[in-house]
Amino acid sequence: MTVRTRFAPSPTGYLHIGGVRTALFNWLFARKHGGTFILRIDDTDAGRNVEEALAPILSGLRWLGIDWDEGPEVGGPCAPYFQSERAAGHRAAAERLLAGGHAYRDYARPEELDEERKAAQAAGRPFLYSRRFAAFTPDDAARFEAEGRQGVVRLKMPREGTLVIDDAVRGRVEFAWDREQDHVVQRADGSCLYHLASVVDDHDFRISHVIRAEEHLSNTPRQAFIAMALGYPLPAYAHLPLVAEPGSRTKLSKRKLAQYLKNPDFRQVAEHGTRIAERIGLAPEADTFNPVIVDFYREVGYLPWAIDNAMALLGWSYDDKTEFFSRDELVAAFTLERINSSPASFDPKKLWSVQDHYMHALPVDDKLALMLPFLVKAGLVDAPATPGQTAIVRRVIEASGDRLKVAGDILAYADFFLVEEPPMDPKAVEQKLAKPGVAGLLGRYADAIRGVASFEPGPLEEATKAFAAAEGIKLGDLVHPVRVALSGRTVGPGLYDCLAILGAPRALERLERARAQAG
RNA sequence: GGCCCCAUCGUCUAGAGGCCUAGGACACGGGCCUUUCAAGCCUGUAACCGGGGUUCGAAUCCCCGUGGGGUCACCA
Repeated sequence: MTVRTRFAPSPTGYLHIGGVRTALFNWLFARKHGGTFILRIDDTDAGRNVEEALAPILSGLRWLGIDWDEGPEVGGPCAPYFQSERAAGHRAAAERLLAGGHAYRDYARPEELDEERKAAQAAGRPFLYSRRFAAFTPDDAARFEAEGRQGVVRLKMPREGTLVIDDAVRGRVEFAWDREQDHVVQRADGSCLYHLASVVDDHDFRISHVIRAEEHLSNTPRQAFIAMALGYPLPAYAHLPLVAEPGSRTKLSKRKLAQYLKNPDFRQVAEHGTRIAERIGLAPEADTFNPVIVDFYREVGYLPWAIDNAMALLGWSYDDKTEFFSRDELVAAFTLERINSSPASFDPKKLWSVQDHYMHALPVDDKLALMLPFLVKAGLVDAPATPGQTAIVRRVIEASGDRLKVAGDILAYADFFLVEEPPMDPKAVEQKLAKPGVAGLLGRYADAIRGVASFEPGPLEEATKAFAAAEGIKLGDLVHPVRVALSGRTVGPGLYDCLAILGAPRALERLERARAQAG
C-alpha cells in the first residue's frame, strides 16, 4: 500500500505546538513507510493575506526538518495545494452529491433552524432538522426562491443505522446516523465548506491515512458520509490525543496564554525566552511570542530536533525507557500502534530538559555557529565577527559548558567579555564588593596575579590559592568579590577561565576599577 | 444537554491476567563534589478514580457509577 499522509493547516499566521505534533506524526508515518508527506493549505475561509499568514508556518516546518514532498513551493502531481484554488472540484462534488440524492438544496433561514433547534431542546429530544425547506424538486426550489429565500446545499444524512470506524489509535468507534446533522456543504454563493473540501481534496491527493487530532473524531461521520456518497474509498483514520494545557487536560490554545503563565514552569520558560528576545531587539509581544508557538523556540535558539524529539513523546512512546532518538531512529521506531489515546499535557519543562540533553551533546564548533548570530544581533560582535571576537566567544562557550541551555544564553555569558565596561549588578556589588577590606584585598590580589607567568587557568588557579592561603582567608571570600569585579555579577563560568579569557591587561584594569566601588 | 473519546506518580509514560511489594523520564526534596551558577554522582517523596463482577489470580477483561475532555457553525 502506498502511504500518503497530509498536514493541512489553515493560514493563521503562526505554527502552533499542537500543529507541530500533528505534522510530525504524519511526517514520521510517511517516512517510516517510504510514503509521501503532503502539505495542503486549508484556506477556504477568508483568504486575505494568505501569503503573509502562511510564511511562519512554512518556515517553522522547514526549521523543524519536517519537509514535505508535495505542497506549496515544491509543487507536485496533485497541484494546486491551496484549497481555495481547488474550488471547482469542490463544486462539482456538491453537484454530484445533489444528483445522487445525498444532498439537497435547503432554503431554511438561519432563524428558522434556530427555532427548530430550540423547540427540540425544550422538548428534551435531540435536534434533527425537519427538512421542511428542503427542495427536492425544481418546483420546490422555484417556490422558495420566489419567497426571496436563498438555497444552500445540505447533506441528506442517513437517519438509521450506524457507522463503524476502525481508528488506528482508538479501535472501533461507532456512531448512530440519526445523531448526525444535515450539515451545510455549500453556501448560497457557491462556495464550499471545509468538510466537503477536505474530503474531496484528500481523495484527489490519494491520502491513505488521515492522521489528525482527536477534535476531528466527531467530524468523521459526516466526512465518511461525503466520501461514501461520492464513491470514494475511506482512508484509514488515526485520531491523535489532544495536546493539552500544562497541568490540565483541556486543549492547548494560543488564546489562553495569560492563564498558562500562572503555571510556574511555563512562566519560567516564557520569561527566559523573552529576556533573550529583548536583547536581540525583538521587543516581542506576548501574543505572538510564547512557548505555544514555534517561532518562540527558533528565535530563542532551541535546537529544532530537540523540539521534534520532545513532541514525539507527547502521546507516543517507544518503550519504558528510550527517550532520545536520532532522526533515523525515530522514523524507524515510530508506529501508529504505540500512540496513546488519552490527552497529553504539554510540559515546557520536559521540553527544556530534552533541549538540555541535545545542547549538552553539541560539539563546540556547532555551538559557536549557532550562537554567534545572537551576539551579532545584540550588537556585541561585528557582522561578521572578527577572528579575535570569534576566539573569545569560542573560549566562553568552552568555559560555560552546560550553562548554555539554548543558543540565546550566550548573551548572558559572553557579554562582559565583549564590552569594555560591563554594567555592575547593584545587588552583586552590595553583597560581594561593598564589604570592609575588599578594596585592599582586590589590590593585593591584582599584584599577586600580575606576576603570573602564563595567564591561563592552571597557573591562575595556583596563584589564587597561594594568595588566599597567604592572606589567611577562605578561597570563596576571595573568589566572589573578584568575580563581581570582573563581570559585574555573581554567576558565570569558572573564575580562572574568566580571568584567562579576559587577559591580563583587561582583568587587572577591571580589578582596579572595581576597587572604587568596594568597601 | 445529545453524541463521541479518555482515566497509572504533579507531568510524560511502561504495563496487552500471574514477571508489579507497579518500572523509567521530567519536576521536586536530601546528600556528595565545589570559587558562583550549571553539570555530574548518590539518594528520597510520589500513582493504578470508585463500586460491582469474571477468574485460582486483575493496573490489565466486562458492567455501572464518577470525573475530565472533545464535538454539536452557512469556522477550519
